[in-house]
Amino acid sequence: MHAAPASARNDKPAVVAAAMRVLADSGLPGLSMRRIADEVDVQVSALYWHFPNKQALLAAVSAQIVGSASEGRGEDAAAIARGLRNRLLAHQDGAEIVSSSLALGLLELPARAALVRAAREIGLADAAAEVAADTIVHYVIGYTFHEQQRLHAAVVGAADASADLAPSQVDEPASFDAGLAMIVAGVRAAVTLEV
Amino acid sequence: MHAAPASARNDKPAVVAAAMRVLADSGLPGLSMRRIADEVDVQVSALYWHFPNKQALLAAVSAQIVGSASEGRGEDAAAIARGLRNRLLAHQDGAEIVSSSLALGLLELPARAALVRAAREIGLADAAAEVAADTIVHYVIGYTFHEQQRLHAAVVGAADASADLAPSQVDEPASFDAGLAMIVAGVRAAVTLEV
DNA sequence: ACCTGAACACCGTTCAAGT
DNA sequence: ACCTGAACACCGTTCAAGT
Repeated sequence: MHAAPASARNDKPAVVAAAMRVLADSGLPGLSMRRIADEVDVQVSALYWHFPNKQALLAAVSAQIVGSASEGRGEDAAAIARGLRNRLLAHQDGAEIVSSSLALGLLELPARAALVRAAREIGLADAAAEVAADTIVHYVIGYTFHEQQRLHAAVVGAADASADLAPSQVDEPASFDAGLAMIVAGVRAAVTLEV
Repeated sequence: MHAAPASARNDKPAVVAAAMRVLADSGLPGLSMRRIADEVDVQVSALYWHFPNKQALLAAVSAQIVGSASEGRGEDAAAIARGLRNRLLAHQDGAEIVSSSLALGLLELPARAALVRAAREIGLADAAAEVAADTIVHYVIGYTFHEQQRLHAAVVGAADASADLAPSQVDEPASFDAGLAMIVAGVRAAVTLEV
């Protein structure tokens, strides 16, 4: 009801947007309160008017990364898992940031709710559907976290050896899908055992 | 061949042991180079004679946490997974420390090799056995990481609400085993598909 | 071979005070 | 409602120098 005075300079979304920009070109190690404050053109202490602490700010960044729900009506579990993975991969250190916000209970994952629905549609009972969703979420985040940290290590290590960063690795997306397929097969097996 | 002079005061194992002690009573947030140096009764800079940087020291701590191989001959995948989980749970923030060392390629996981062997014994081909092992490892570490960070958050949050930290949660070990069972079922399904 | 002392370039958070 | 300025109590890492 109160009109915002013109003197109001920034709000939470503006701070989060600045944080996203810092993340994009410096990654999580560069995502300090001081760098974010610089990006907003404000003193560090001003950030604490908008957020109680850094973890709360990171939770808002995480929410931006994982996006809102409502997309992909009626997708199957594998498609939902790949969607989550792609969102995490779209941001530097995305898996690590989301993992920490999630563990601290500061973030709700739309993909988890979608996975629970998908598992129920396949025929799992409520409790089993939640276990299935959590299992898949842990796999996706764990796998992508690992992958992104290795990417980061490769960038750092690139200064050392002048070569050796060639595509000699086992191809990532293929083994992600293979592991995911195993879990999904296990989830389907849980249906037959239950019914 | 050279006898060590009596003036040698500390070696790598002594530093790692000190780090384990700091970890035990302060957790990962308290595990700073200065705290470790204090525990060894040495200046911080002395640690850099033994280890090139903090991550290398943490990798040595990780190796201690996950232990050496040779235990559990002929265990099945689920038993190996539970063994890894128990080792991680035995140390504060064990999953996070190990996860990071692993992702940086600074740690070899005996449990992974054991899982590969177990998967091959069940009848999986080499490539599939490695995918199965990685999938299980990601699940165990992701699940335990999440669980341990929630434990930590509960301790911190205990100062806020005077109650509410009661055993009202869904029981952890049961849902860990349930998720693990789903993955193992999926691994077994991969055998039938392959053969 | 192992360590000291001192510095460099950072951190997150708090708090009185301003507008 | 939103921000400044200054401080507090920390970080990891480097490096010349000692024994």
